[in-house]
Amino acid sequence: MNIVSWNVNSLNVRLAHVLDLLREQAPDIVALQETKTPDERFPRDALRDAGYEVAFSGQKTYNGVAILSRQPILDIETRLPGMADDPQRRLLAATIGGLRVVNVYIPNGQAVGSDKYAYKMRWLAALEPYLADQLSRYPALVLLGDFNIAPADIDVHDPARWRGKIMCSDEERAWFQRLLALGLKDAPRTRHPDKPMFSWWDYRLNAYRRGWGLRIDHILTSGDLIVRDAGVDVGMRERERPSDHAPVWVELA
Amino acid sequence: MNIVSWNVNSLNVRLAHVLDLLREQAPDIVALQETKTPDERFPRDALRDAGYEVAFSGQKTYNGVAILSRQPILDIETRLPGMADDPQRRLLAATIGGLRVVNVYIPNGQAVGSDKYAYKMRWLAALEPYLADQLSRYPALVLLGDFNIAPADIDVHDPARWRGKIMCSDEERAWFQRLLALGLKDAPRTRHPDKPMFSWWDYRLNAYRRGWGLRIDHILTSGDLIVRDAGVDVGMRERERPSDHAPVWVELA
DNA sequence: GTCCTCGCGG
DNA sequence: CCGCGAGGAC
Repeated sequence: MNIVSWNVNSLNVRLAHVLDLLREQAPDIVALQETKTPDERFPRDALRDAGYEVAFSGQKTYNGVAILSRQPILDIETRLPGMADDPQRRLLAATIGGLRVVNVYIPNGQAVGSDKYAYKMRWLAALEPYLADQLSRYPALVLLGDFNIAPADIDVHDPARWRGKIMCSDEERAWFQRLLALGLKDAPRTRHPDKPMFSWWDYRLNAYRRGWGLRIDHILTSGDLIVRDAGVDVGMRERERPSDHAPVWVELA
Repeated sequence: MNIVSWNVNSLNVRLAHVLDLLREQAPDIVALQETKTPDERFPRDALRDAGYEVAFSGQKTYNGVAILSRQPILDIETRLPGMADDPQRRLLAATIGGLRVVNVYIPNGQAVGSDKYAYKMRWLAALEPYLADQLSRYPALVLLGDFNIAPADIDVHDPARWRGKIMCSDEERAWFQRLLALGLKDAPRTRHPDKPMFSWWDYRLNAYRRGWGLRIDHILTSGDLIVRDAGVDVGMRERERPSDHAPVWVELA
Protein backbone atom coordinates (compact mmCIF):
# COMPACT_ATOMS: atom_id res chain seq x y z
CA MET A 1 0.00 0.00 0.00
CA ASN A 2 1.63 3.18 -1.28
CA ILE A 3 0.51 6.60 -0.04
CA VAL A 4 1.71 9.98 -1.35
CA SER A 5 1.24 13.51 -0.01
CA TRP A 6 1.97 16.47 -2.29
CA ASN A 7 1.44 20.21 -2.13
CA VAL A 8 0.99 20.89 -5.84
CA ASN A 9 0.68 24.71 -5.68
CA SER A 10 -2.22 24.83 -8.16
CA LEU A 11 -3.69 21.60 -9.49
CA ASN A 12 -4.60 23.44 -12.68
CA VAL A 13 -0.93 24.14 -13.45
CA ARG A 14 0.32 20.81 -12.11
CA LEU A 15 -2.28 18.40 -13.51
CA ALA A 16 0.14 16.86 -16.03
CA HIS A 17 2.70 16.34 -13.25
CA VAL A 18 0.09 14.60 -11.10
CA LEU A 19 -1.02 12.39 -13.98
CA ASP A 20 2.63 11.46 -14.62
CA LEU A 21 3.08 10.58 -10.95
CA LEU A 22 -0.03 8.39 -11.05
CA ARG A 23 1.17 6.65 -14.19
CA GLU A 24 4.79 6.18 -13.12
CA GLN A 25 4.24 5.20 -9.48
CA ALA A 26 0.67 3.91 -9.40
CA PRO A 27 0.19 4.90 -5.74
CA ASP A 28 -2.91 3.61 -3.95
CA ILE A 29 -3.73 6.93 -2.30
CA VAL A 30 -2.62 10.49 -3.04
CA ALA A 31 -3.33 13.49 -0.81
CA LEU A 32 -3.00 16.88 -2.51
CA GLN A 33 -2.77 20.33 -0.95
CA GLU A 34 -3.03 23.82 -2.42
CA THR A 35 -5.18 22.72 -5.33
CA LYS A 36 -6.37 26.36 -5.65
CA THR A 37 -9.32 25.05 -7.63
CA PRO A 38 -13.01 25.60 -6.88
CA ASP A 39 -14.97 22.33 -6.75
CA GLU A 40 -16.85 23.08 -9.98
CA ARG A 41 -13.53 23.22 -11.83
CA PHE A 42 -11.88 20.18 -10.20
CA PRO A 43 -10.40 17.96 -12.97
CA ARG A 44 -12.42 14.86 -12.00
CA ASP A 45 -12.62 13.41 -15.50
CA ALA A 46 -8.88 13.46 -16.18
CA LEU A 47 -8.16 11.83 -12.80
CA ARG A 48 -10.89 9.23 -13.20
CA ASP A 49 -9.62 8.39 -16.65
CA ALA A 50 -6.28 7.75 -14.94
CA GLY A 51 -8.00 5.16 -12.74
CA TYR A 52 -8.60 7.15 -9.55
CA GLU A 53 -11.60 8.00 -7.42
CA VAL A 54 -11.56 11.59 -6.24
CA ALA A 55 -12.69 13.61 -3.24
CA PHE A 56 -12.01 17.32 -2.93
CA SER A 57 -12.68 20.45 -0.96
CA GLY A 58 -11.54 23.51 -2.82
CA GLN A 59 -11.95 27.23 -3.20
CA LYS A 60 -10.89 29.95 -5.64
CA THR A 61 -7.36 31.37 -5.28
CA TYR A 62 -6.10 29.71 -2.11
CA ASN A 63 -5.86 26.46 -0.20
CA GLY A 64 -7.86 23.45 -1.34
CA VAL A 65 -7.27 19.77 -0.59
CA ALA A 66 -8.04 16.54 -2.46
CA ILE A 67 -7.69 12.79 -2.12
CA LEU A 68 -7.19 10.41 -5.05
CA SER A 69 -7.61 6.67 -4.56
CA ARG A 70 -7.83 3.49 -6.58
CA GLN A 71 -10.42 2.22 -4.08
CA PRO A 72 -13.73 3.88 -3.13
CA ILE A 73 -13.53 6.94 -0.88
CA LEU A 74 -16.04 6.82 1.99
CA ASP A 75 -17.22 8.93 4.94
CA ILE A 76 -15.79 12.19 3.62
CA GLU A 77 -15.41 15.08 6.05
CA THR A 78 -14.29 18.59 5.14
CA ARG A 79 -14.99 20.65 8.26
CA LEU A 80 -12.79 20.96 11.31
CA PRO A 81 -15.01 21.14 14.41
CA GLY A 82 -14.30 24.38 16.22
CA MET A 83 -13.54 26.12 12.92
CA ALA A 84 -16.92 25.42 11.36
CA ASP A 85 -17.34 28.96 9.99
CA ASP A 86 -13.83 29.12 8.51
CA PRO A 87 -14.07 29.55 4.72
CA GLN A 88 -10.53 28.21 4.15
CA ARG A 89 -10.49 24.71 2.70
CA ARG A 90 -7.68 22.98 4.58
CA LEU A 91 -8.95 19.59 5.74
CA LEU A 92 -10.26 16.50 4.00
CA ALA A 93 -10.78 13.23 5.89
CA ALA A 94 -12.03 10.01 4.34
CA THR A 95 -11.98 6.24 4.78
CA ILE A 96 -10.37 4.06 2.14
CA GLY A 97 -10.27 0.29 2.51
CA GLY A 98 -10.62 0.58 6.28
CA LEU A 99 -7.85 3.18 6.58
CA ARG A 100 -8.74 6.67 7.79
CA VAL A 101 -6.91 9.30 5.76
CA VAL A 102 -6.74 12.82 7.22
CA ASN A 103 -5.33 15.26 4.67
CA VAL A 104 -4.36 18.66 6.07
CA TYR A 105 -2.99 21.93 4.72
CA ILE A 106 -1.95 23.56 7.99
CA PRO A 107 -1.72 27.38 7.73
CA ASN A 108 1.67 28.81 6.90
CA GLY A 109 1.56 31.47 9.61
CA GLN A 110 3.71 34.02 7.74
CA ALA A 111 5.72 35.25 10.76
CA VAL A 112 5.74 34.35 14.44
CA GLY A 113 3.48 36.79 16.27
CA SER A 114 1.49 37.89 13.20
CA ASP A 115 -2.29 37.60 12.80
CA LYS A 116 -1.72 34.70 10.47
CA TYR A 117 0.43 32.99 13.08
CA ALA A 118 -2.42 33.32 15.59
CA TYR A 119 -4.71 31.67 13.02
CA LYS A 120 -2.19 28.83 12.61
CA MET A 121 -2.21 28.31 16.39
CA ARG A 122 -6.03 28.30 16.51
CA TRP A 123 -6.09 25.81 13.65
CA LEU A 124 -3.66 23.45 15.39
CA ALA A 125 -5.62 23.79 18.62
CA ALA A 126 -8.74 22.71 16.72
CA LEU A 127 -6.93 19.88 14.92
CA GLU A 128 -5.68 18.11 18.04
CA PRO A 129 -9.06 17.18 19.62
CA TYR A 130 -10.49 16.36 16.18
CA LEU A 131 -7.66 13.97 15.62
CA ALA A 132 -7.98 12.40 19.07
CA ASP A 133 -11.61 11.73 18.23
CA GLN A 134 -10.76 10.36 14.80
CA LEU A 135 -8.18 7.99 16.29
CA SER A 136 -10.72 6.69 18.78
CA ARG A 137 -13.06 5.85 15.92
CA TYR A 138 -10.48 4.72 13.36
CA PRO A 139 -7.44 3.06 14.90
CA ALA A 140 -5.83 2.63 11.48
CA LEU A 141 -5.19 6.25 10.48
CA VAL A 142 -2.72 8.38 8.54
CA LEU A 143 -2.45 12.11 9.11
CA LEU A 144 -0.65 13.65 6.18
CA GLY A 145 -0.18 16.86 4.26
CA ASP A 146 1.62 20.15 4.35
CA PHE A 147 2.12 20.90 8.06
CA ASN A 148 4.23 24.04 7.54
CA ILE A 149 6.31 22.81 10.49
CA ALA A 150 9.90 21.55 10.36
CA PRO A 151 9.85 19.33 13.47
CA ALA A 152 13.56 19.41 14.35
CA ASP A 153 16.87 20.93 13.33
CA ILE A 154 17.68 17.97 11.07
CA ASP A 155 14.66 18.99 8.98
CA VAL A 156 16.21 22.39 8.16
CA HIS A 157 19.15 23.13 5.84
CA ASP A 158 20.43 25.92 8.11
CA PRO A 159 19.00 25.54 11.62
CA ALA A 160 20.82 28.57 13.01
CA ARG A 161 19.31 30.86 10.38
CA TRP A 162 15.83 29.43 10.90
CA ARG A 163 15.89 29.22 14.73
CA GLY A 164 12.65 30.58 16.15
CA LYS A 165 11.44 31.59 12.66
CA ILE A 166 8.14 30.55 11.12
CA MET A 167 7.86 26.75 10.66
CA CYS A 168 10.71 26.26 13.18
CA SER A 169 9.52 27.98 16.36
CA ASP A 170 9.39 26.03 19.62
CA GLU A 171 5.65 26.55 19.81
CA GLU A 172 5.07 25.02 16.37
CA ARG A 173 7.41 22.12 17.10
CA ALA A 174 5.58 21.51 20.38
CA TRP A 175 2.33 21.22 18.41
CA PHE A 176 3.94 18.63 16.16
CA GLN A 177 4.97 16.62 19.24
CA ARG A 178 1.43 16.86 20.64
CA LEU A 179 0.10 15.33 17.44
CA LEU A 180 2.62 12.48 17.70
CA ALA A 181 1.63 12.05 21.37
CA LEU A 182 -1.88 11.13 20.25
CA GLY A 183 -0.41 7.85 19.08
CA LEU A 184 1.14 8.68 15.71
CA LYS A 185 4.62 8.22 14.37
CA ASP A 186 6.57 10.34 11.91
CA ALA A 187 6.85 7.56 9.33
CA PRO A 188 9.72 8.85 7.12
CA ARG A 189 11.78 9.97 10.12
CA THR A 190 11.29 6.63 11.89
CA ARG A 191 12.67 4.80 8.87
CA HIS A 192 15.50 7.29 8.16
CA PRO A 193 16.60 8.93 11.41
CA ASP A 194 19.55 10.79 9.85
CA LYS A 195 18.36 11.80 6.37
CA PRO A 196 17.19 15.40 6.05
CA MET A 197 14.44 14.48 3.55
CA PHE A 198 13.53 18.06 2.65
CA SER A 199 10.14 18.42 0.97
CA TRP A 200 9.99 22.17 0.24
CA TRP A 201 12.38 24.68 -1.29
CA ASP A 202 11.50 28.35 -1.77
CA TYR A 203 11.08 29.35 -5.40
CA ARG A 204 13.35 32.33 -4.75
CA LEU A 205 17.14 32.53 -4.77
CA ASN A 206 17.57 29.19 -6.50
CA ALA A 207 16.87 27.53 -3.17
CA TYR A 208 16.41 24.07 -4.70
CA ARG A 209 19.70 24.16 -6.61
CA ARG A 210 21.51 25.29 -3.46
CA GLY A 211 19.92 22.61 -1.30
CA TRP A 212 18.16 25.18 0.90
CA GLY A 213 15.21 22.97 1.88
CA LEU A 214 12.90 22.25 4.80
CA ARG A 215 10.97 19.10 5.71
CA ILE A 216 7.49 20.48 6.30
CA ASP A 217 5.33 17.87 4.50
CA HIS A 218 4.63 14.83 6.63
CA ILE A 219 2.97 11.44 6.80
CA LEU A 220 2.10 10.32 10.33
CA THR A 221 0.83 6.79 10.90
CA SER A 222 -1.10 5.32 13.79
CA GLY A 223 0.38 2.72 16.11
CA ASP A 224 -0.27 -0.63 14.46
CA LEU A 225 0.43 0.37 10.85
CA ILE A 226 3.70 -1.10 9.61
CA VAL A 227 5.87 1.27 7.58
CA ARG A 228 8.02 -0.63 5.06
CA ASP A 229 9.76 2.47 3.75
CA ALA A 230 9.24 6.18 3.21
CA GLY A 231 10.89 9.07 1.43
CA VAL A 232 10.67 12.14 -0.77
CA ASP A 233 10.36 12.07 -4.58
CA VAL A 234 12.67 14.92 -5.55
CA GLY A 235 12.29 14.03 -9.24
CA MET A 236 9.01 15.93 -9.32
CA ARG A 237 10.82 19.09 -8.11
CA GLU A 238 13.42 18.73 -10.91
CA ARG A 239 10.90 19.03 -13.72
CA GLU A 240 9.74 21.97 -15.81
CA ARG A 241 7.51 24.41 -13.90
CA PRO A 242 7.61 22.40 -10.69
CA SER A 243 5.67 22.89 -7.50
CA ASP A 244 7.83 24.30 -4.72
CA HIS A 245 7.06 21.07 -2.80
CA ALA A 246 8.12 17.51 -3.62
CA PRO A 247 5.84 14.51 -3.00
CA VAL A 248 6.37 12.58 0.23
CA TRP A 249 5.53 8.88 0.23
CA VAL A 250 5.16 5.87 2.51
CA GLU A 251 4.90 2.19 1.73
CA LEU A 252 2.68 0.44 4.28
CA ALA A 253 2.60 -3.32 4.83
CA MET B 1 14.45 37.90 -51.69
CA ASN B 2 12.08 36.57 -49.04
CA ILE B 3 10.10 38.93 -46.78
CA VAL B 4 7.88 37.93 -43.87
CA SER B 5 5.37 39.91 -41.79
CA TRP B 6 4.16 38.50 -38.47
CA ASN B 7 2.14 39.80 -35.56
CA VAL B 8 3.75 37.74 -32.77
CA ASN B 9 1.51 38.91 -29.88
CA SER B 10 4.46 39.32 -27.46
CA LEU B 11 7.99 38.77 -28.69
CA ASN B 12 8.93 37.67 -25.19
CA VAL B 13 6.56 34.70 -25.36
CA ARG B 14 7.17 34.00 -29.06
CA LEU B 15 10.96 34.41 -29.28
CA ALA B 16 11.55 30.67 -29.75
CA HIS B 17 8.96 30.60 -32.54
CA VAL B 18 10.65 33.53 -34.27
CA LEU B 19 14.08 31.90 -33.97
CA ASP B 20 12.65 28.69 -35.43
CA LEU B 21 11.17 30.63 -38.34
CA LEU B 22 14.53 32.31 -39.00
CA ARG B 23 16.32 28.97 -38.89
CA GLU B 24 13.80 27.03 -40.96
CA GLN B 25 13.06 29.63 -43.62
CA ALA B 26 16.05 31.97 -43.54
CA PRO B 27 14.02 34.98 -44.74
CA ASP B 28 15.92 38.09 -45.77
CA ILE B 29 13.63 40.50 -43.94
CA VAL B 30 11.10 39.98 -41.15
CA ALA B 31 8.65 42.63 -39.94
CA LEU B 32 7.17 41.97 -36.50
CA GLN B 33 4.16 43.59 -34.83
CA GLU B 34 2.86 43.53 -31.26
CA THR B 35 6.26 42.85 -29.78
CA LYS B 36 4.94 44.27 -26.45
CA THR B 37 8.55 44.76 -25.41
CA PRO B 38 10.21 48.00 -24.29
CA ASP B 39 13.39 48.78 -26.25
CA GLU B 40 15.64 48.09 -23.25
CA ARG B 41 14.36 44.52 -23.12
CA PHE B 42 14.39 43.81 -26.85
CA PRO B 43 16.14 40.43 -27.43
CA ARG B 44 18.84 41.85 -29.71
CA ASP B 45 21.52 39.32 -28.74
CA ALA B 46 19.44 36.22 -29.46
CA LEU B 47 18.40 37.62 -32.86
CA ARG B 48 21.91 38.77 -33.76
CA ASP B 49 23.24 35.34 -32.82
CA ALA B 50 20.71 33.97 -35.31
CA GLY B 51 22.36 36.14 -37.98
CA TYR B 52 20.00 39.13 -38.12
CA GLU B 53 20.39 42.87 -37.76
CA VAL B 54 17.59 44.40 -35.72
CA ALA B 55 15.65 47.65 -35.55
CA PHE B 56 12.79 48.17 -33.14
CA SER B 57 10.35 50.65 -31.67
CA GLY B 58 8.64 49.23 -28.62
CA GLN B 59 6.80 50.05 -25.44
CA LYS B 60 5.60 48.19 -22.34
CA THR B 61 2.34 46.20 -22.56
CA TYR B 62 1.05 47.15 -25.99
CA ASN B 63 1.97 47.59 -29.66
CA GLY B 64 5.65 47.58 -30.63
CA VAL B 65 7.18 46.90 -34.07
CA ALA B 66 10.54 45.52 -35.20
CA ILE B 67 12.47 44.68 -38.36
CA LEU B 68 14.99 41.85 -38.66
CA SER B 69 17.32 41.68 -41.64
CA ARG B 70 20.36 39.80 -42.85
CA GLN B 71 21.61 43.05 -44.42
CA PRO B 72 22.23 46.38 -42.68
CA ILE B 73 19.15 48.40 -41.71
CA LEU B 74 19.46 52.09 -42.67
CA ASP B 75 17.50 55.34 -42.37
CA ILE B 76 15.22 54.16 -39.60
CA GLU B 77 12.06 56.14 -38.90
CA THR B 78 9.62 55.47 -36.06
CA ARG B 79 7.32 58.50 -36.07
CA LEU B 80 4.30 59.05 -38.25
CA PRO B 81 4.12 62.75 -39.20
CA GLY B 82 0.82 64.14 -37.98
CA MET B 83 0.84 61.76 -34.99
CA ALA B 84 4.14 62.97 -33.59
CA ASP B 85 2.89 63.11 -30.00
CA ASP B 86 1.29 59.63 -30.11
CA PRO B 87 2.98 57.36 -27.55
CA GLN B 88 1.84 54.20 -29.34
CA ARG B 89 4.64 52.46 -31.19
CA ARG B 90 3.03 51.35 -34.46
CA LEU B 91 5.37 52.29 -37.29
CA LEU B 92 8.91 51.40 -38.26
CA ALA B 93 10.36 52.35 -41.64
CA ALA B 94 13.86 51.50 -42.82
CA THR B 95 15.92 50.94 -45.95
CA ILE B 96 17.49 47.55 -46.59
CA GLY B 97 19.55 46.92 -49.73
CA GLY B 98 17.82 49.77 -51.55
CA LEU B 99 14.34 48.57 -50.59
CA ARG B 100 12.18 50.78 -48.37
CA VAL B 101 10.38 48.67 -45.76
CA VAL B 102 7.43 50.28 -43.97
CA ASN B 103 6.23 48.09 -41.11
CA VAL B 104 2.87 49.07 -39.60
CA TYR B 105 0.64 47.90 -36.81
CA ILE B 106 -2.56 49.70 -37.74
CA PRO B 107 -4.93 50.19 -34.77
CA ASN B 108 -7.56 47.51 -34.28
CA GLY B 109 -10.41 50.00 -33.75
CA GLN B 110 -12.41 47.72 -31.43
CA ALA B 111 -15.89 48.61 -32.85
CA VAL B 112 -17.09 50.87 -35.62
CA GLY B 113 -18.01 54.23 -34.12
CA SER B 114 -15.99 53.82 -30.92
CA ASP B 115 -13.24 56.17 -29.73
CA LYS B 116 -10.69 53.56 -30.80
CA TYR B 117 -12.26 53.43 -34.24
CA ALA B 118 -11.86 57.22 -34.53
CA TYR B 119 -8.18 56.76 -33.60
CA LYS B 120 -7.83 54.10 -36.31
CA MET B 121 -9.28 56.53 -38.86
CA ARG B 122 -6.93 59.32 -37.73
CA TRP B 123 -4.01 56.91 -37.97
CA LEU B 124 -4.93 55.84 -41.51
CA ALA B 125 -5.41 59.49 -42.49
CA ALA B 126 -1.87 60.20 -41.28
CA LEU B 127 -0.44 57.09 -42.95
CA GLU B 128 -1.61 57.92 -46.47
CA PRO B 129 0.34 61.20 -47.03
CA TYR B 130 3.36 59.71 -45.23
CA LEU B 131 3.32 56.81 -47.63
CA ALA B 132 2.85 59.00 -50.68
CA ASP B 133 5.96 60.88 -49.58
CA GLN B 134 7.88 57.68 -48.94
CA LEU B 135 7.00 56.34 -52.40
CA SER B 136 8.23 59.53 -54.01
CA ARG B 137 11.56 59.08 -52.26
CA TYR B 138 11.85 55.31 -52.49
CA PRO B 139 10.20 53.81 -55.57
CA ALA B 140 11.08 50.29 -54.42
CA LEU B 141 8.92 49.95 -51.31
CA VAL B 142 6.99 47.36 -49.34
CA LEU B 143 4.24 48.36 -46.92
CA LEU B 144 3.56 45.43 -44.63
CA GLY B 145 2.20 44.51 -41.25
CA ASP B 146 -1.02 43.99 -39.36
CA PHE B 147 -3.54 46.28 -41.07
CA ASN B 148 -6.56 45.12 -39.04
CA ILE B 149 -8.51 45.37 -42.31
CA ALA B 150 -9.93 42.47 -44.29
CA PRO B 151 -10.00 44.09 -47.74
CA ALA B 152 -12.80 42.06 -49.33
CA ASP B 153 -15.37 39.35 -48.64
CA ILE B 154 -13.00 36.62 -49.84
CA ASP B 155 -10.75 37.59 -46.94
CA VAL B 156 -13.40 36.68 -44.36
CA HIS B 157 -14.61 33.20 -43.40
CA ASP B 158 -18.21 34.40 -42.99
CA PRO B 159 -18.72 37.69 -44.84
CA ALA B 160 -22.39 37.99 -43.91
CA ARG B 161 -21.61 37.78 -40.18
CA TRP B 162 -18.77 40.31 -40.49
CA ARG B 163 -20.48 42.77 -42.85
CA GLY B 164 -19.93 46.31 -41.63
CA LYS B 165 -18.17 45.05 -38.50
CA ILE B 166 -14.72 46.16 -37.38
CA MET B 167 -11.98 45.21 -39.88
CA CYS B 168 -14.67 44.78 -42.58
CA SER B 169 -16.49 48.12 -42.74
CA ASP B 170 -16.77 49.97 -46.03
CA GLU B 171 -14.79 52.87 -44.58
CA GLU B 172 -11.85 50.64 -43.60
CA ARG B 173 -11.92 48.85 -46.94
CA ALA B 174 -11.93 52.22 -48.71
CA TRP B 175 -8.76 53.15 -46.80
CA PHE B 176 -7.13 49.94 -47.98
CA GLN B 177 -8.00 50.84 -51.57
CA ARG B 178 -6.58 54.35 -51.12
CA LEU B 179 -3.29 52.82 -50.03
CA LEU B 180 -3.27 50.59 -53.13
CA ALA B 181 -4.10 53.65 -55.24
CA LEU B 182 -0.78 55.19 -54.21
CA GLY B 183 0.86 52.65 -56.50
CA LEU B 184 0.97 49.49 -54.41
CA LYS B 185 -0.33 46.03 -55.06
CA ASP B 186 -1.69 43.44 -52.66
CA ALA B 187 1.05 40.91 -53.39
CA PRO B 188 -0.50 37.67 -52.04
CA ARG B 189 -3.92 38.48 -53.55
CA THR B 190 -2.39 39.30 -56.94
CA ARG B 191 -0.72 35.90 -57.02
CA HIS B 192 -3.68 33.96 -55.59
CA PRO B 193 -6.93 35.70 -56.55
CA ASP B 194 -9.19 32.96 -55.17
CA LYS B 195 -7.41 31.66 -52.05
CA PRO B 196 -8.74 33.05 -48.78
CA MET B 197 -5.24 33.13 -47.19
CA PHE B 198 -6.46 33.96 -43.67
CA SER B 199 -3.74 35.29 -41.38
CA TRP B 200 -5.61 35.74 -38.10
CA TRP B 201 -7.93 33.55 -36.04
CA ASP B 202 -9.41 34.69 -32.73
CA TYR B 203 -8.06 32.77 -29.75
CA ARG B 204 -11.64 32.31 -28.58
CA LEU B 205 -14.12 29.63 -29.54
CA ASN B 206 -11.51 27.42 -31.20
CA ALA B 207 -11.62 29.76 -34.18
CA TYR B 208 -8.49 28.31 -35.79
CA ARG B 209 -9.71 24.69 -35.62
CA ARG B 210 -13.05 25.77 -37.10
CA GLY B 211 -11.42 27.75 -39.88
CA TRP B 212 -12.92 31.05 -38.69
CA GLY B 213 -10.16 33.29 -40.02
CA LEU B 214 -9.64 36.73 -41.52
CA ARG B 215 -6.93 38.04 -43.84
CA ILE B 216 -5.84 41.22 -42.04
CA ASP B 217 -2.03 40.97 -42.33
CA HIS B 218 -0.73 42.24 -45.64
CA ILE B 219 2.32 42.82 -47.79
CA LEU B 220 1.88 45.56 -50.38
CA THR B 221 4.59 46.09 -52.99
CA SER B 222 5.36 49.08 -55.18
CA GLY B 223 4.94 49.03 -58.94
CA ASP B 224 8.15 47.65 -60.35
CA LEU B 225 8.81 44.96 -57.73
CA ILE B 226 8.25 41.49 -59.13
CA VAL B 227 6.39 39.09 -56.87
CA ARG B 228 7.38 35.46 -57.52
CA ASP B 229 4.99 34.03 -54.96
CA ALA B 230 3.31 34.84 -51.68
CA GLY B 231 1.33 33.09 -48.99
CA VAL B 232 0.61 32.41 -45.34
CA ASP B 233 2.65 30.08 -43.12
CA VAL B 234 -0.10 28.39 -41.12
CA GLY B 235 2.43 25.99 -39.56
CA MET B 236 3.36 28.66 -37.04
CA ARG B 237 -0.27 28.89 -35.91
CA GLU B 238 -0.39 25.08 -35.39
CA ARG B 239 2.36 25.04 -32.78
CA GLU B 240 2.25 25.10 -29.00
CA ARG B 241 1.27 28.49 -27.52
CA PRO B 242 0.92 30.14 -30.92
CA SER B 243 0.32 33.77 -31.76
CA ASP B 244 -3.22 34.40 -32.97
CA HIS B 245 -1.65 35.53 -36.27
CA ALA B 246 0.27 33.45 -38.82
CA PRO B 247 3.26 34.85 -40.73
CA VAL B 248 2.58 36.23 -44.23
CA TRP B 249 5.39 36.04 -46.78
CA VAL B 250 6.39 37.19 -50.25
CA GLU B 251 9.19 36.07 -52.52
CA LEU B 252 10.48 38.97 -54.63
CA ALA B 253 12.58 38.61 -57.77
C1' DG C 1 9.94 33.16 -8.08
C1' DT C 2 5.76 31.27 -9.07
C1' DC C 3 1.22 31.01 -8.18
C1' DC C 4 -3.55 33.37 -7.97
C1' DT C 5 -6.99 37.52 -9.01
C1' DC C 6 -8.67 41.27 -11.81
C1' DG C 7 -9.16 44.63 -15.58
C1' DC C 8 -7.59 45.88 -20.00
C1' DG C 9 -6.74 45.11 -24.99
C1' DG C 10 -7.17 42.10 -28.78
C1' DC D 1 -8.61 32.78 -25.21
C1' DC D 2 -4.26 34.86 -24.37
C1' DG D 3 -1.18 38.46 -23.66
C1' DC D 4 0.19 42.33 -20.08
C1' DG D 5 0.39 44.76 -15.33
C1' DA D 6 -0.67 45.26 -10.50
C1' DG D 7 -1.27 43.46 -5.90
C1' DG D 8 -1.25 39.60 -2.47
C1' DA D 9 0.35 35.08 -0.68
C1' DC D 10 3.86 31.93 0.38
